[in-house]
Amino acid sequence: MNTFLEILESRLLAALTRAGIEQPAGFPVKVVAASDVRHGDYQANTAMALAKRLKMNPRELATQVIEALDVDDIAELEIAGPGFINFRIKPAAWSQKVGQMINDSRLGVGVVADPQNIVVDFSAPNVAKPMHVGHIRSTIIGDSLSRISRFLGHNVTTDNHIGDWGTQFGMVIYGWKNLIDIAAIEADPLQELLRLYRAVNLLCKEDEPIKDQCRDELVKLQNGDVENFAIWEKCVEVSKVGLNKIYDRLDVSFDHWLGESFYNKELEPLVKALETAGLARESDGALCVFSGEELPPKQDPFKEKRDGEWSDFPMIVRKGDGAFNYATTDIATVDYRLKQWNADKIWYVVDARQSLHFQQLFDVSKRLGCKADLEHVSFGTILGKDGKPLKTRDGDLPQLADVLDDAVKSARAVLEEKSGHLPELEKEELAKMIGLGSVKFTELSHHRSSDYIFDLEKMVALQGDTAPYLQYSFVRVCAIFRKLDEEISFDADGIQISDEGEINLARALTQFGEVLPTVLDGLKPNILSNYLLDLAKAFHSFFEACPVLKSEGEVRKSRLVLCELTGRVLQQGLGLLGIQVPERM
RNA sequence: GCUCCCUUAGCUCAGCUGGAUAGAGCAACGGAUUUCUAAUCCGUAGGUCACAGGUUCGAGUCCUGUAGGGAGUACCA
Repeated sequence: MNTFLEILESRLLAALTRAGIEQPAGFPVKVVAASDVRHGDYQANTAMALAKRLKMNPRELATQVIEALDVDDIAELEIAGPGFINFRIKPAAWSQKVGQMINDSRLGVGVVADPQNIVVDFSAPNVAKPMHVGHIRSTIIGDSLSRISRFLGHNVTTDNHIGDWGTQFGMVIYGWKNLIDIAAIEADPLQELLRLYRAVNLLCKEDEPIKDQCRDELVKLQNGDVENFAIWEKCVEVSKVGLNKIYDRLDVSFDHWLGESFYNKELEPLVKALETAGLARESDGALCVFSGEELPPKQDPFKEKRDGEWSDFPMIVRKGDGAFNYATTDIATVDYRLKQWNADKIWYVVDARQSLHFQQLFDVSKRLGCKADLEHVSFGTILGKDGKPLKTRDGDLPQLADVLDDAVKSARAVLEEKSGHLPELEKEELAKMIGLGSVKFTELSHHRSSDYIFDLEKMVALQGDTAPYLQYSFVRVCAIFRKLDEEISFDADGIQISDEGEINLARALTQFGEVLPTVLDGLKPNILSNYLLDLAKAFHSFFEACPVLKSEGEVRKSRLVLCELTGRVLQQGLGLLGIQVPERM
């Protein structure tokens, strides 16, 4: 089933041909949703742009176009302003489209013509430390982009590239050997690991010799020391259990958990190969990759301006002490993903502060022959109420688990107030759905590249542009069908869309298939979030203005179909954001 | 110093790759419930899109500059 957008675009293209109007190569012939419904439902601005290129009068050109334009079956046409071509969809066409949609399990969303193998790298917490609130962005954005890409027909592989081999293990092992509380590690391993990490971190800041000992423990681990390796394995094991608890609550899952340690064996040969290929050479005791000298210095991630001169800014792939770092692992990881998963695209859902690292990584990978499209899906920083970034190493960040608890608790309180009569068990489930939904929706309704202030009260606010507003729309749909005492067949027969409220809702519904694919244009889930808010608003207005059960005949049936579709689109759309819908609340 | 990002209503934010009179939510004010769940709806008010130039039929959006804020800047990830 084609969207109105697709239909109108192809008709427009045909009209240009028929009218003998030549388009310059690569000239976009586009129809877009009207900026204001007063002008219609769709608009084409091509005539104005085209007139400029062809040095014609735009209104005259628009007139020629609409004379050749055949859309009589679906829309009315007008030329407005300097040369806008406006389309107003006819009621019969709305009815027909809604009828098609009710018979379409994909709700009007097409499948991409050229499915890609997409690897999504997201979440990637460090082990031996519980996730804190800062991990929320990568986890939730990455999860929803994965779900959306999959639904659109791409072949998606999700990979949790956990930090299970970093420098922090020197400290953790030192702590394990010297400060461990056996009872605590059995009772709550993750909290005890965190305590150890914090304690040692503190000691290191004050005490140089302890810092050296930590480094020694790390070197021993990396050289295969049996005792340290066993401690490491234990740490990773209990950490994964803790991480999975959070992922279960968030309904997030991964196809793979290939962390840093997975690539250990590849690093030595990789670095050798880099040297042999002439890509890496020694500098100040470290082995470094330098610029490929193919870009102007300003765009070259391996150049930096110091004292007015462009000088080298290399990527270190082996440190002076012989150890490898995350750059090395990341290069190996790209290689693995290309070879094992035949990746066409790799998306790194990682904080914007690492953009320089990714520029270098992508450049090196290209030089190593990587043809895939590598993209840093960067996002802004979560700030404290003082407007400064929440630091990741100060140990004072709210833990993610606590934030989720608070969100659920706050949803529970509102539930008690508004729906105290519901059974205990159901209220508990609802509080989870609403609380976690709120946290996710807060994240996904912001533009990902902007910073935002972490404000729990706002996050779990249950009015306005929030998850509960959307969930409540679904509840209202369900309420109607609960009261409906006869069987209804959802088919296209006799659907009539005519009232303003019905048309507004039908318009919002049919836009689902037009909007969803555009999420992947900029990898921005907030486009879907905003769409769902628009849909919910249209539904609530419809709900107030158009009685469903009290209407009769074709009107009643049409309205029931609109309600059913609203429910399905809300459930599908929210599902793609990882948010569940309740039947009552 | 250099590179990149940000600045839109009192507050929090959208703005679909250059379109028509710049939109939501919160807060404020006024209305709607014998009617399918009022966690809702309808309305009022609120703007020099940081500032100054430029590009053109047309700029919140593109280019240049200025001011303010943030991030990054070789052995952390």
